[in-house]
Amino acid sequence: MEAMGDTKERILLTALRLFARDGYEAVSVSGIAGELGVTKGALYRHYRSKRDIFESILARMERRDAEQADAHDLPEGTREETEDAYRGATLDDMVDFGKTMFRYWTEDEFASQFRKMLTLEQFRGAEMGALYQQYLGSGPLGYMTDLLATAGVPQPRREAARFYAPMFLLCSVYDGAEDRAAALSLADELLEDERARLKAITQKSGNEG
Amino acid sequence: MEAMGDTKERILLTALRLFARDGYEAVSVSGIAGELGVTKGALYRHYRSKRDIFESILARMERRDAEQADAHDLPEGTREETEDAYRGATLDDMVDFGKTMFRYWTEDEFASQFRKMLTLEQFRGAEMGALYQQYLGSGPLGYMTDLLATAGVPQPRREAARFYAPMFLLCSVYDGAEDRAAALSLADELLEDERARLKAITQKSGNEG
DNA sequence: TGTGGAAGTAAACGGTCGTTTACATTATGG
DNA sequence: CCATAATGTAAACGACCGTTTACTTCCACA
Repeated sequence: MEAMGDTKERILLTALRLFARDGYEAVSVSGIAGELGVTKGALYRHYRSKRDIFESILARMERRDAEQADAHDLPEGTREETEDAYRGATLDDMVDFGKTMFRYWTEDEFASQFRKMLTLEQFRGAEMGALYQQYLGSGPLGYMTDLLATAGVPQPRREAARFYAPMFLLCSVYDGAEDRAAALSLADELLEDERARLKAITQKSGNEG
Repeated sequence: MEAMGDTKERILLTALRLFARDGYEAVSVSGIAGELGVTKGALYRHYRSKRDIFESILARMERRDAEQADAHDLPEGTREETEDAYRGATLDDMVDFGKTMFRYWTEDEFASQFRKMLTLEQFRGAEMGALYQQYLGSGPLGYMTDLLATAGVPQPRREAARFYAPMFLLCSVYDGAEDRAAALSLADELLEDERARLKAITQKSGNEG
């Protein structure tokens, strides 16, 4: 037993690719099977239904996300440590995290396709809307707001929007761009500018308080 | 003759509402008709096909867009007039334009639904991708880049991204937010900050050159 | 007052949908 | 070597798809 392992994976990846392009409803089970060069009956040996494939993709992303969160261990820092050195280190971490995150959502094939799929499904019910916000919208925005607040940056929500918004925009522009390297370097430049600006704001605020 | 006029419009608006929620392929002709309390045969008195409804929506948006462009006449300014007063006026126009634009894409019902529909269809072929970029992506971004270049702002593309990105992000957050007024006021605050920042940059660059 | 055309209904068309069933093939472990 | 389970095919299922057709309803206008 336990001979396969490959086909099930290929089904999941192919389905994700099609879901990301056309949306869940617009993709047919026959279409997925056709891309794989098999008949649709074969799919039902590995998944109970079309919806089951979709939910396996969601579960896969959740697993990937947890793994990446472990690798990048940004501090659950207490607000108590407010020395400037700690503040600076947190801000540096944030900028690096931003760069990594942007590359992840654009250049990692699974993550990029998952992002597109979520984008297409975000208005279909409260559950998908919540997932979209969690992964790409108010989720990262709120996370960065907390980080900035911890780092002692004044008006952290406003600054978080300033920090995260260019990455969010450039993801969409990247998708439709002919010159993707330009979008990538533009994202890096913007983040570098933010690093300097945030440090300046924090320094000023730290000296005052 | 010329008795109806209402039903055709109701079909278009209902179809747009459903397309914006579920995507074109996921919406059935029967579904549209059901929402209107008629049978699907009635739809074919007013539109040749389902695709015809979709294209009528695109045409309607194009018309609306042209009308709004006339009302807001931002200058096709020549780069020659580089006096500071003109620069400041252009920047003020830009900020006002940004606020108006944000409200348009979020609070105007037709525009908001059209934006969502485009978002769901953006990966289905080059044509829809180009439309999405034109209305919401690289289109506004390039337009603002030109305006900033005209106003004498250095590194206009980078600044345009900084200016436009928060509006773009907050549109998506707005869609999933419980407190939409907060998203709206946050957008206004960010734009006001940009007004001051851009004027400072321009002034400095103008005094140098 | 009668007529023509516009608006809507009900039913049917061929096709595709997601899913199930019956059957063929393959590979493996006792 | 053979039973057995895994894997895949082909066909069929009822439901729904977009679209067309035939028939009704109804009102404007000569």
